[in-house]
Amino acid sequence: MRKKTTEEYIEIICLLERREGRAQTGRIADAINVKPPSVTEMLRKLEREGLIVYESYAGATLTPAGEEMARDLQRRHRTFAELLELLGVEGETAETDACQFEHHVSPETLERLRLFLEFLSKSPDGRRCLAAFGEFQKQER
Amino acid sequence: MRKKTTEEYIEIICLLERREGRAQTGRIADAINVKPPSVTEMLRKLEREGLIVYESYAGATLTPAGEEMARDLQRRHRTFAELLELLGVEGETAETDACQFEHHVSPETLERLRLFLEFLSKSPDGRRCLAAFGEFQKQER
DNA sequence: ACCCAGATTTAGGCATACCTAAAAATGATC
DNA sequence: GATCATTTTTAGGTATGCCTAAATCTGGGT
Repeated sequence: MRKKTTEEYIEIICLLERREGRAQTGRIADAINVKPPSVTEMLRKLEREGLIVYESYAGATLTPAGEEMARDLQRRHRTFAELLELLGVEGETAETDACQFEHHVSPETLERLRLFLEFLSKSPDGRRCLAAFGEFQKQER
Repeated sequence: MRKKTTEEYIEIICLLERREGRAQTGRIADAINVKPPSVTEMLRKLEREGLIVYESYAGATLTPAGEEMARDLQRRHRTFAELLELLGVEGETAETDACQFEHHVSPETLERLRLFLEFLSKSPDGRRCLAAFGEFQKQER
């Protein structure tokens, strides 16, 4: 299995904190498909980096820096997920691809994509464009 | 520095083979910003995987499987690069982001993006759409 | 044919993120 | 408050991809 990045851990911790009040080792392990000892190790690392507070046997809590990172990740994730959905990528696939892209996008590209999304969904021209793309796809089939 | 993937090595080897007739250890090392011994090691791995033929002291040559992978990567790269350029992402950034995305895109999303690109650049509706997006951006500024 | 500069490989290490098995802590139940 | 099932951590190991320093190969110039 692939190596997990700091960002993936931060995302899961954020999710668990919201859903369950706290982020326990075992729950994190299940979520990212890794064994608990690996999580313990990573949590220490994340704490050294100032992204979480880690309490032995209790779990992790995001610091302000960690929350900042989590918010940023969510923004990036939503941007890609929405874009892919608009372009007709099937839900599950759009999700998993967004999960990949979110970790690799530059601020500039992100900004441009957000603008494009805004255009597509909010402006009349944009909506017309999406409709036209829908037609275009049918013809290609 | 980040770890280099099989795909990055294959891309560079392909490029060097075209540009210089062959892919030597040192040239590869320079291209991906790694020291020569690391390249030797990876070349052996790539050979075990059947992607290249590796001749000691001479360099690497793509096998048919390796060429296949290189072609596929190029297709993916071009798709993202073109899309980002169309959306107005500055050239250098579009390039480096495409370099990231190309390694993480699913076939389905790729296909959809290609279709969308085709729509944007080839159909009248698509070109109108791009023009409208251009206007939209100006207003946002 | 020999020598030498430059390129490449060998040898030996380091860091990271993962693993399993065993030990320790926790907290729910009696 | 002792017991025990569950969770977590500790201890020790593996694989990967990178590094430096030292040895080795190669090809051009004489």
